Amino acid sequence: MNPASKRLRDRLREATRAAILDAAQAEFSAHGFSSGRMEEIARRAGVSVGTLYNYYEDRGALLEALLERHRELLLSRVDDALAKTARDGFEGRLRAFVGTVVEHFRENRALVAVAIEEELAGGRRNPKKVHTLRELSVRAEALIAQGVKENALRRDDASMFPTYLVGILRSVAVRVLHSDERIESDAATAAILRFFFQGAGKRP
Amino acid sequence: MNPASKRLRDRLREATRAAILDAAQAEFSAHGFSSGRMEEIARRAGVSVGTLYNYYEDRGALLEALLERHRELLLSRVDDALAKTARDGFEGRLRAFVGTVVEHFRENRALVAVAIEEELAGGRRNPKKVHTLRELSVRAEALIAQGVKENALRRDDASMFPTYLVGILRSVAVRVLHSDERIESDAATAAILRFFFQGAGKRP
Amino acid sequence: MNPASKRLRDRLREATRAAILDAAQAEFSAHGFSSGRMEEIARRAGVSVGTLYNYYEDRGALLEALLERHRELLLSRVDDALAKTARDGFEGRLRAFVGTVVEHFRENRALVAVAIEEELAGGRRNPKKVHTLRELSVRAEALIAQGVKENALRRDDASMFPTYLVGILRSVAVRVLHSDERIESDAATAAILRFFFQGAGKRP
Amino acid sequence: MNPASKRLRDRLREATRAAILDAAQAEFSAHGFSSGRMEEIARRAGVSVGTLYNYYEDRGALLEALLERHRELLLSRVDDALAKTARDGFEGRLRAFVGTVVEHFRENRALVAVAIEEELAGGRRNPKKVHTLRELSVRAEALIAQGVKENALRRDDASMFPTYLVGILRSVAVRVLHSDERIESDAATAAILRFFFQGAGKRP
DNA sequence: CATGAATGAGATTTCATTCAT
DNA sequence: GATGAATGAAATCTCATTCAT
Repeated sequence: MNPASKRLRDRLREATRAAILDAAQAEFSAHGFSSGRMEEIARRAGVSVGTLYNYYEDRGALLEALLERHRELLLSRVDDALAKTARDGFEGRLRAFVGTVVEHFRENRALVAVAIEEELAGGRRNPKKVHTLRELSVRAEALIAQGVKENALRRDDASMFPTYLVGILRSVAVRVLHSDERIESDAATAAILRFFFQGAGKRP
Repeated sequence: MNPASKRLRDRLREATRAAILDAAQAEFSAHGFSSGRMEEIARRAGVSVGTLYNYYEDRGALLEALLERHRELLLSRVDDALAKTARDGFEGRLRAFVGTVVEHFRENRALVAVAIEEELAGGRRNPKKVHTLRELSVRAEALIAQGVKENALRRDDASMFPTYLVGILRSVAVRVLHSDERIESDAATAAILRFFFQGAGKRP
Repeated sequence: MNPASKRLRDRLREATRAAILDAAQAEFSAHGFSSGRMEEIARRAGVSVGTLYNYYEDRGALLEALLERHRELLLSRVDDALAKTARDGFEGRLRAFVGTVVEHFRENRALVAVAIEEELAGGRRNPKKVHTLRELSVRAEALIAQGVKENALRRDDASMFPTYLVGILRSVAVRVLHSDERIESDAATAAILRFFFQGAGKRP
Repeated sequence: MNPASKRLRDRLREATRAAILDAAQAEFSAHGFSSGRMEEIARRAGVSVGTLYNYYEDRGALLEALLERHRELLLSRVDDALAKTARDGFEGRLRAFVGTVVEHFRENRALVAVAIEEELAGGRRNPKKVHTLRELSVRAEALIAQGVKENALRRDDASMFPTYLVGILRSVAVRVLHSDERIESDAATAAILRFFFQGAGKRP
């Protein structure tokens, strides 16, 4: 085959693959992972069921790919934000981190729910699997280590701070998920930062 | 029928009902909600599948009942703890609240995961449904209102504190769920309280 | 449950199981193993597809059971014939053996074809599996060992005689399978015996 | 188009056709006829699936061609052997016949199994089809007719001798197929001939 | 002609639910 | 009320075949 038509075919393949992932995202977001149907995904993607299986081994692999795409999107945004603020002090970087995550959750409400659902179920099947939240925790840990080093954070309890932080982020996401509240990202971010640094207590 | 045998029969019914819920809890904890099977629940309960349907309308109703039992157990513990400390100051009551929740999560790891999974899915189907976490948030809200009134908490952002608090609790629970760490309830509770009041920042 | 209705239920179960095997036999005989369809088997048995799976793990297990029933039928007939002639000389016992096998093949033409087909495929998958023809060979070997001991058979080449004998039997069966000839069992048996003892050559 | 490039193209076509048949032989030998897959055949042949369909109408035609090639190979060998011994006596010709068949079976174990499998299935679909074993029987019949004419064979039962002979040959082949025994062609041939002429019985 | 992505009919299998005993 | 065999709708997955490039 000549190189031109090979490249064309490759582009078409990538387009189809993306269409399938988009369709899977729509279907699983609408019905959850356990209820999303392959036939419906095919219909949404404008392909036949067989085609789904040309691109993904089986239903599980499709979900896997979907979550991975989502995970990579989130993490690349987070990593970008961290890279851009690489020279900043801890507070600025934390603000960038929290802001990015909150914004991402706001934009991807439904898929976040699927990810959480599947990561719970996946945890039962295969506890070793990469979890988005776990990856997020890794970033949070590094960040918090910087905060400790800068003397911006308490040293005691520091090992739990990433867990607290991710919990707060997730909780905010879920609150948004189940309510009709439209979250305002910047305000939400600022409030989270205040809470993280000062807690809920009054200054003495 | 005489009242005595009526009472006996009622007791038997209740025993069966409880056995079924226990079996459902074991099955769903082991396989997750979407994969738990009715036949297996019957086997675990020592009854036939038909009997499940004599006690519960369908699979959904059984799960509903299971989650409700779980929710009521948690909430009654929490409410007990709050009632016992009704006359105490905010900090003491918050300590009782957090301690109770942490201890409950520690004891019911697997079921908590199922509850979260189903509440996510349920949220898609019927957004009005009572959620354990939401009910917990209601308690947290009342408690925090007390804290605000006592001037123990900042007034600004106070509407988000329940969300943050519940997020932290859940995150600690999940961390325990997926790691092999054995959590030590009292220490965990103390650290959470420190974080809640003072945040992660250094005192100036 | 009371014992009477338990026994009744057991009888019904056995009847259903037999009906399913009969239906599978009909379907696989008509279309061969690889083309026989589960739905059609269910239809022939007068049950639903689901019921097939209540009795047999999967398609393969159903075929397995069918072949086993067939194998046991043949072997029990053969063993009966051998037992009844236990005190007879070699020739009489061989006559009984050959006669029984020829008669069985005549009666079960189509199923024999399925058995042969599956035993070939099964040999690829799992070379350890019991084969009807192999079991038959075991009987033939024992019989021929008796013949050798009685000085009725040549000692040299004796290790191949069972193979030759079973080959002849099978070949006769297949000839019958593919032709419209109606075989006459007794004559066929007598001819096989003559050939087995004297070969095709003229007496000098 | 000039004749030279036409011939070249024809040679290429034939090479591709042979590569496809070789690939089909490998695939069907490995997985049996009913499980061999077109895509895998294409991969083994180093062509695309589409190309398979340029050379053969469909899957059935490809198998047909494969079996025919195999049949022709066997029969041409047999016919060669018979032609070379055209002037010899019956025993020599029979020896040539048996020796050729045994050697061929030894060399083509897996394919012989496929042929048997398909001929059984084919027999169900289209009882008129040419069968390798039947063709072999035809040669055996002619040969045996010569033997009868030469007074080397008994006249009674002679109509069954071809069936017996082919059965013996096949049985020896299958024995080799399923065991790890390496057969020694000449010894095997000699033993078969002894059995065919004299049977298993002791000379009086 | 060759290619290989797309097709979709068709098969297997699962399992919540029903209902005769 | 309890039982558990039967049901059958629904879902997943396979793979021979087609056809635009």
